[in-house]
Amino acid sequence: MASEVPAAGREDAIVGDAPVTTTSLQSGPRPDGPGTRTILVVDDDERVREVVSWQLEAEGFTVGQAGDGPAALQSIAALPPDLVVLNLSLPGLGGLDVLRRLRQHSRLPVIVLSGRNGETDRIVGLDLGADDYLVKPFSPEELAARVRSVLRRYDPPRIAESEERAVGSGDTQLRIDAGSREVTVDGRVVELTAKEFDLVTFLAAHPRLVFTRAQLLEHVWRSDSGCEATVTEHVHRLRHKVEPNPARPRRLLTIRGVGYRWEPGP
Amino acid sequence: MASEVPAAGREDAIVGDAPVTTTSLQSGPRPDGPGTRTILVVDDDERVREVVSWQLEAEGFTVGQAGDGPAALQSIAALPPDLVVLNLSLPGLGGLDVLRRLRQHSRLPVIVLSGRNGETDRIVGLDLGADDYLVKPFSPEELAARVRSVLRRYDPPRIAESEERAVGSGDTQLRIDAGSREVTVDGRVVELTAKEFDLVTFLAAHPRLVFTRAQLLEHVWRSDSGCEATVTEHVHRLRHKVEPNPARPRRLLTIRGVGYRWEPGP
DNA sequence: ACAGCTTCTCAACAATTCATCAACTGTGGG
DNA sequence: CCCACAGTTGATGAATTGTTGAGAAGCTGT
Repeated sequence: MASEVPAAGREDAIVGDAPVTTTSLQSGPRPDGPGTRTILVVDDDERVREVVSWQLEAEGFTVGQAGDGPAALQSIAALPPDLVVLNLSLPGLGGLDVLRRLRQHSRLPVIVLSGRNGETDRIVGLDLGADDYLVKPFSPEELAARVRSVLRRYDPPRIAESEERAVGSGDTQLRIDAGSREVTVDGRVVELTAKEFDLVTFLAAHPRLVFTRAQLLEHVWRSDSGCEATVTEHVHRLRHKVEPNPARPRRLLTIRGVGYRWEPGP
Repeated sequence: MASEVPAAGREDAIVGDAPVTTTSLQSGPRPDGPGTRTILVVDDDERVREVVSWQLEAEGFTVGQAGDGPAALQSIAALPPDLVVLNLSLPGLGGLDVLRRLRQHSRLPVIVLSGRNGETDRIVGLDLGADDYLVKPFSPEELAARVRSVLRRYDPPRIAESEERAVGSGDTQLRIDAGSREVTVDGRVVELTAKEFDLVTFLAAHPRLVFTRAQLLEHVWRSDSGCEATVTEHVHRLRHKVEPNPARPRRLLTIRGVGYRWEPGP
């Protein structure tokens, strides 16, 4: 684990060869109204940044751009946005490093853009802790939808106005606090056992990615021997604690013939 | 962590060992207007490069050339083009290796030129992930058409102007996300069974290549015994989920007397 | 160290979904 | 017009997942 940090010092060396081709977030006092959110788009491809920014701005967001990892970190330090859209495969300081660095002292929402379709395996090993995940090529509308979704999930105001959850109608709010190892559903704390917590944490840290039972045994149980039925069974009990209707899972989905997948909230 | 990132950093090393025998993409600041796209043509035959370049330039593209694999990789690293036209049978570092190397950290669109018509079998084993595929001899116009087609598919801007998809009239956008095993048609998620997903993924990974039912049984079902009617039947149900009009397939085409072929989008 | 508790594991069974294949129908090419 | 091949449909069985319970293993507090 110690081996994850030292890259910090090398940052400048790595970056030196990359010209900063970046528009940073507008500085000065934030002129936005109370409802306006700022998004930072990090991608080395300028066209991608432009298209994405255009779409997000059209939806009323304030958008900043960064062309590489260091620029992104600097931008975030200077004026933290409400959400970051981060391409994983950046040249130089990779997107994964940026994310890891970020996660060391912040819970800033991040949506990850993955270049290759089969990149799953590389992503899996690292507990990256992204809030959502998108494979290129994607449509700007889809990204915008995800942005809205993540922000909605993260928005504290939402809790205040969610009085009418009476009938158990629709949305369920689910929060995972890794620090206190507490999981909250609809404002109520649910008691999870150690394994249950590890499982839900792992899955939620890799939203939308499908894992086989064997993979879950490997990453959550950290054992190569072990009965796959155990995974099934834990999923079962987890659903009873976390899903509004365990018979019709909305978060912890079964992918028949493959395994399970975590679906981030609406 | 040092071991996780290096893919990006090693790029130069990989490229460095190869003598540059190549006209590389023009360097310096890109002088193109916003609409201009750059294509890299990789072929060991200079005449082919010339003819293809001539045609593409006539259509308004900026074209770079590379005569072998290493040169191609270097060129791409130095100034990534918008699309690569890649001959599979390069001397030395083969085209397949180039493609594989490329795919390790990028989703750059690639059109593959295959020398022999019967090369299918060699291609099939490796999931090369090309975006389109052309058999020599081909007409330059045909290649140009394919280039335009692939770029159109990949271009995010396309989405901005496609407001009038209302009536489900013409173009259907189809996306396959291997990570979440989700297939999206026209923005709607369609539920596929495991086999259906495997089948469509395999076919789409080898655009335009015709496969017999036996080949599909071998590669998708991974069995040598098995009734070919099963393939037919799965194609049938797949069409109903994926094709706008299953009676007149636009993607999953029947090649009478042979088998099936996947046609990449318009 | 031990008792009492919780949690994990695994096997057995039930329920569901899906793949398969065969028989039939439709269609296009010669 | 005929024949071969592809499309369509439905019944059946196999495979996968959900569910439950009982025993094993691990903790905690005394």
